[in-house]
Amino acid sequence: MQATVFSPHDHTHCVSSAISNAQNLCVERGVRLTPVRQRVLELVWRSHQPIGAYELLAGLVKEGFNSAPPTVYRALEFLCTQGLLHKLEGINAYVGCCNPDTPHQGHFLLCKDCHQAQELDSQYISLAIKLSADQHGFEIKRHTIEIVGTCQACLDKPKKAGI
Amino acid sequence: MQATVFSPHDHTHCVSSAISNAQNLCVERGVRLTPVRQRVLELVWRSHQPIGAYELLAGLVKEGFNSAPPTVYRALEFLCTQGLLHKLEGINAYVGCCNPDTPHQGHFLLCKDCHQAQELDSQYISLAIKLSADQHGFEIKRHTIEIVGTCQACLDKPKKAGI
DNA sequence: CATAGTAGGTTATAATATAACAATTTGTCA
DNA sequence: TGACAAATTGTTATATTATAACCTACTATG
Repeated sequence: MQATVFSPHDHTHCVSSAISNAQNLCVERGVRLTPVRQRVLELVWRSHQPIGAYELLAGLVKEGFNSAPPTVYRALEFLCTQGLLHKLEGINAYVGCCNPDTPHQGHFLLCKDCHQAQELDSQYISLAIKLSADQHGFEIKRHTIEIVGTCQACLDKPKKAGI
Repeated sequence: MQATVFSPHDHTHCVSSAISNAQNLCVERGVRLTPVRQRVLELVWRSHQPIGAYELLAGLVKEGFNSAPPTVYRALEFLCTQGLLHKLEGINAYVGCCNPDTPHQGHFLLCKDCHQAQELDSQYISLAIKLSADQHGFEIKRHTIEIVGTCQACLDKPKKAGI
């Protein structure tokens, strides 16, 4: 079995490498990773779970940014467009993308116990979707896959009484 | 290519057969398809597109139901639980399920031009998802697949100038 | 340094969803 | 039948998520 967000790991490293990766990527692409945008990206990565817009807003304000909802939503839109984040439609929350260099659609396992999101990279899923769409003469623009359930780590945990 | 919601069809028939199917199903299961619930189901089916909660609410009120948001959300929850409707998370809207007898997850093609939703029934997609989850030792509870793009019919339409 | 384009600030409000409790209806069984 | 429990709906209020519209400030470039 492969390593996942569900297993223990040094998350500080995840954050800093995601940020420096994003910085390089934005320079390459000639787009601006402004302070607000970078801060939002950091807050998303720093969170151990998918995080919502208003929680991000609270984080910005706490750090002295003079922000309101549009600020956050604009930053999120930029970051999603650049492929640095994915939005989880089912829960209105955002997660960092593990591989923003290659534009792709997000496929996620969402654990309903620990609330972590594991991004998948499955050729089979993409292929199966492509085949189904082709059968209907349908031209795909983008797609969303969100799989809710229980991760290995939470399955292994002994159940607590009364929960 | 198979027949789809994207092709012309007698939608009145879809509605009435969906309702009578739902009635039978609820009797079999010993649950109550109350007037509000049936009306919501009809309104969803009657719509040629996925339809949102507040639009349904307007429909109910227009027909003399003395309803507020909770009424609609409760009816929608019941209908989704019974597998009579699917919710499209990406657009906060609901569509009738074509095959409520067999409980299953919704897989959809969503046309961004005509806004119609075609439910898919692909073994390959389900299998690919199952495989990916197994690789991570993940136990699936439910999943959402929403494929946005352009349907055959809209691809065939001549493009209008200025649009 | 003028200026066009981009990003962010600000205020207001739209759109989506739920909490909490009361009233009513339905099913059940003594 | 009538009384009670359970399920459903009504009602009011409010929480949560998202965007419109307009203004200000910054940035890059000639």
